[in-house]
Amino acid sequence: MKFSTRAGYGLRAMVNLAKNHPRRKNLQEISKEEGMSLKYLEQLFRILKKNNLVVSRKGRVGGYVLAKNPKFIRAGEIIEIMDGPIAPMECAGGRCDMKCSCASSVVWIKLRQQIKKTLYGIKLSELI
Amino acid sequence: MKFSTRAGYGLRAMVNLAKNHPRRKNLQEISKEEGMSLKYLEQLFRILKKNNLVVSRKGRVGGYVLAKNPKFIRAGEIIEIMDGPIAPMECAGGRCDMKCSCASSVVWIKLRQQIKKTLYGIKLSELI
DNA sequence: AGAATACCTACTAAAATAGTAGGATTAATA
DNA sequence: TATTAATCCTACTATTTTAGTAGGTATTCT
Ligand code: FES
Ligand code: FES
Repeated sequence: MKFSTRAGYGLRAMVNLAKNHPRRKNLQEISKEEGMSLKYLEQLFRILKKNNLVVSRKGRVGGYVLAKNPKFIRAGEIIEIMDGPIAPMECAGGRCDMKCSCASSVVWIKLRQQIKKTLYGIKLSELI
Repeated sequence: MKFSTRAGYGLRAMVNLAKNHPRRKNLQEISKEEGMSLKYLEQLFRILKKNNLVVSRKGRVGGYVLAKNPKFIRAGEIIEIMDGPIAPMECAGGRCDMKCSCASSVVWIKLRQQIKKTLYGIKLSELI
């Protein structure tokens, strides 16, 4: 079981931005501070922006700011956006291909609830 | 975030065996009941056996039995064996390649604890 | 005009996953 | 002893996912 590194990078970048909130910051700085490829960061931030977690400004003094106060952003939001919906197994999503007796599906459903609870229980503001 | 189907299959197979406990059952039966490929099941059970979750008997009336009472087998055991150690991110395993400020690592560490707690909190006997 | 920034599309190399194929070994039974 | 039904073992392969690169466009400040 693993979350993608994309989720890890996304979370780190958001924490970085949160520390700077509500000032604007550009990707070169973040890239240097976090040791991540600039080009890759650009991709990640396009996703974050599309999902309204950040607001951007183009041009000479451009950069990104969090779209909301870090108090109102949950780790779970970021992670689900970067990694896709939390669903440890098909079962947990509702529809399951495997036609089984499926006593086992309760495991995945319960697990999913717990993961969501944990991840949405953490505010970005707690990570600064 | 996803667990491998291998973990799903493994869990289902173990639940199936648990229902039959403590009688022996062969893979053809399980294969038919669960709609899983026999050849694939053989592979999975080699792993389960290697990790002492099941005991086998070869030959004419061969098959598998759980190595212990379903009361003493945890969902977490099965899943970690089939899927590898639970570690949603490198951070959570202790060593992390990403050299970061790493406020974010607490997310992964907390999450890992919760997942383990949940999965080891479920006994195979509860899934029958 | 120039420079620095975000924005966009497409591609690729590497790793993980899921599963198949073919046979060897073991043990009960006829 | 021959047959048969089961576990056991090694190796391969096709597919998908992941992680990341490359090259170029659009915007805005100075
Ligand atoms: S419903 Fe998903 S394994 Fe049965
Ligand atoms: S320690 Fe893992 S991302 Fe920082």
